[in-house]
Amino acid sequence: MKADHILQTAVGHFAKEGFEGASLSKIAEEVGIKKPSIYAHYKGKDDLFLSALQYSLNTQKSHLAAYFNSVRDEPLESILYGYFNWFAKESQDNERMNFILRVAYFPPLRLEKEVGEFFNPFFDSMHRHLTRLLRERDRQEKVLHSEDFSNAALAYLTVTEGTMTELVYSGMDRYESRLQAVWPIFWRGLRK
Amino acid sequence: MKADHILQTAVGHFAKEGFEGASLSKIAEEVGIKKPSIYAHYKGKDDLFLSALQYSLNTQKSHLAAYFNSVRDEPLESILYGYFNWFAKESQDNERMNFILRVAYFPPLRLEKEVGEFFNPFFDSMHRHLTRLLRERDRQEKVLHSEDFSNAALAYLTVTEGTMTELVYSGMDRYESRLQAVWPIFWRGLRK
DNA sequence: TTTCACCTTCCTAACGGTCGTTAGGATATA
DNA sequence: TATATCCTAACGACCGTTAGGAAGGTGAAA
Repeated sequence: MKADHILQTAVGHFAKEGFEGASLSKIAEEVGIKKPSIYAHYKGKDDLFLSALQYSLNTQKSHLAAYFNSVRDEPLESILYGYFNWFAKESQDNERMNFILRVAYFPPLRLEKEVGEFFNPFFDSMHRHLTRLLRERDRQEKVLHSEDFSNAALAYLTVTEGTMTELVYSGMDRYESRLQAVWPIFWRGLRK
Repeated sequence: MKADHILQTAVGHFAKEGFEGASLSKIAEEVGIKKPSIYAHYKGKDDLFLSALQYSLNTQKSHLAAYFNSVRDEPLESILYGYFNWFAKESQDNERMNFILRVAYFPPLRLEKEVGEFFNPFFDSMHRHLTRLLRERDRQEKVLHSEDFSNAALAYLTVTEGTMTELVYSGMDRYESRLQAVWPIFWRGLRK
């Protein structure tokens, strides 16, 4: 489908150049069509952008669910630590993660409200999911220091986002060394 | 000085709209001059942007030094935790921090090299400074669990950047709750 | 003290270029 | 026949930038 091809290409351009920096001409050129042809599939730049965002968040959501499902029998530490490697690999494969992070932190001002309405449920469900995971796993493993699972989940999310942004900013090497630095300390603070 | 007024205004615009999104017309309008008058003070948009970045990093550097100097007799935990509150207040006062973070993570592609040459020394000196602080303070307090001060500093930087980006993205309220969640865990992992 | 050249700062006007978007028509598909 | 997809052409708006000149201040020469 051509509409999908346009959308995939747009994700890459929005990720690298931002909303204002990305241009419909260049997106069309990479797809192999002319600029006005985009309007046969999307109402305009805003529509393309929000479609790309919705698609990216949905894809991310289902990939996330698949990851957590695939490791559900492993020990809690493996699950939490493995997640870092998982999204490092994910963000190498394509630019969806990069796009999501950029839009999350620096949305186009005009679309701030719409963007927030996509993101807040996403983060909230992430937070809820993690809280439940910690609670259920701790019932079996009795490995966590505190029973405030909600705050532990929030702290974990903060650390993942800190390292994720590092990955986006300065690449895999510095990301790896940050992860090696932060994980032992953080896990030591988390466990019994 | 008018050049300074232009620069200060530009920092705010670049922070909110990004490099591509910011427009010289609007900057000039807010300053109270016409667009071409900017060219009496700066060679062009690139020059204004890089000047704003250099100014912001220098200011940030000296504010940072002043903070760490003002708390140098407090216990290590106060210094480290107090830093979170310090930069929260700093970023409320003006948009310099916001501008710095945005440029760090998503520089204009064309100026990526120049931007990196400003940032890498900044982060490296931050890392060195923190490593030394941890080592010297631990010699007195014997409070840290590990003697790998360099990695501890890197981990601390990761956590601060994670919460900082949260501050930029979703404001003071969510920042506070993230900080309350992450600090006890992180400090527990760091101390003896 | 006056004059004159120079420099800075700001202006209006306009440049070429790119932007997102629309109109209208060709072609193929159903 | 109707609909979807692509095209060329062109729209108005805004972009960063430059040309050229007015106003004002500075400082040296007459």
